[in-house]
Amino acid sequence: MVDISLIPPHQPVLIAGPTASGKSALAIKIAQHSGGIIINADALQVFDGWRILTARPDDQELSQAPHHLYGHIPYDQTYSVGHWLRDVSPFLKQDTPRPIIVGGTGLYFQALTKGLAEIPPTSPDIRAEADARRLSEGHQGMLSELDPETVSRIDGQNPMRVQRAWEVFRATSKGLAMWQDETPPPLLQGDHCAKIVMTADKDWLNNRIDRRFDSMIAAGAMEEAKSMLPNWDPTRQSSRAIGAPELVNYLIGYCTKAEAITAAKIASHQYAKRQRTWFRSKMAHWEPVMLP
RNA sequence: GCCCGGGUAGCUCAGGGGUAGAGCAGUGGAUUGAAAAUCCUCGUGUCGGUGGUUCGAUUCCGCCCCUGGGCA
Repeated sequence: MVDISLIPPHQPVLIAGPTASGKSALAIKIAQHSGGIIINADALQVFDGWRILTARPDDQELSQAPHHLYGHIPYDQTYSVGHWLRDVSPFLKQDTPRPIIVGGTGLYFQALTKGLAEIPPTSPDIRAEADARRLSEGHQGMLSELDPETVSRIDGQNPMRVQRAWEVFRATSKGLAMWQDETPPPLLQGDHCAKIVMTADKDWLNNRIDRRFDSMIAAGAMEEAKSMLPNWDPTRQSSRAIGAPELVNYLIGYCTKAEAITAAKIASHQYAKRQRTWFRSKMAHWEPVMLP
């Protein structure tokens, strides 16, 4: 267990951890103990709507420390690591309070501490063109239109990765690999931060995930789903909140409530497993907080 | 009690005389603007029990047990 009193008060803090591991509470503890502002590093908590289901901090938690980048994006908009980096950067200036960055999105931490290629945005038109292309010739076909260096670097079996590379090439006439080679230095030097990763026993965490989902239901997650239903669009990014499609399926009669709850819990277990894999391989040198 | 189905991987089920295979769940892994996304890898289990037929039975036959339905 990390002793939070050992963390220098002016040092930026990074807290990564799987879903339901209690990282938000730790962030608040640190902020209260030695000051700082809490910044979200979670890809779904940036959206408004689905507050309960994405476990965004409630009013009581918000009152205990300053919080930023939570629910600041309308639920019908798109968002990405690039947006997030641009959103965090003002909080990392010299004269700002010490940042305490918490979240479960490994990619965000990586972009923050290792850098992210500065690729110009690809337009929605190109996305649409790529979607059509993937339908007509498949991602394997798109792969053959890319430069060899990019092809050797990406997972050719992963449609999303291939499509991303294709979109970049289409939009900039330059291969993804070249862009990556020009990646600028990171916003934050990992060496100068306190880096903490919540490391939870698998069974303990799964059990906690289950109990937390039950309490989300008790706290009104179903009502939240009902209120989102009239504007439901499964293709939106915010619609990927774990549990959202499941609860909607119940509300429109595709399954029972019990089935929806079980499916949501399983999806959370699977997500936690992916997070564990990421943290194990990319945050091996971070300070672990062993749970329970 | 009788008749007809079933009893095969954690779950749902397929198969079939030469000791078995899918989906889901689970495992391990990947991860540079969709990342709570997306993708890759991994399948030995007394094939309900017990006798028999056979060179050989999980597969055929008998009996028993469990289970779903029908008739009484």
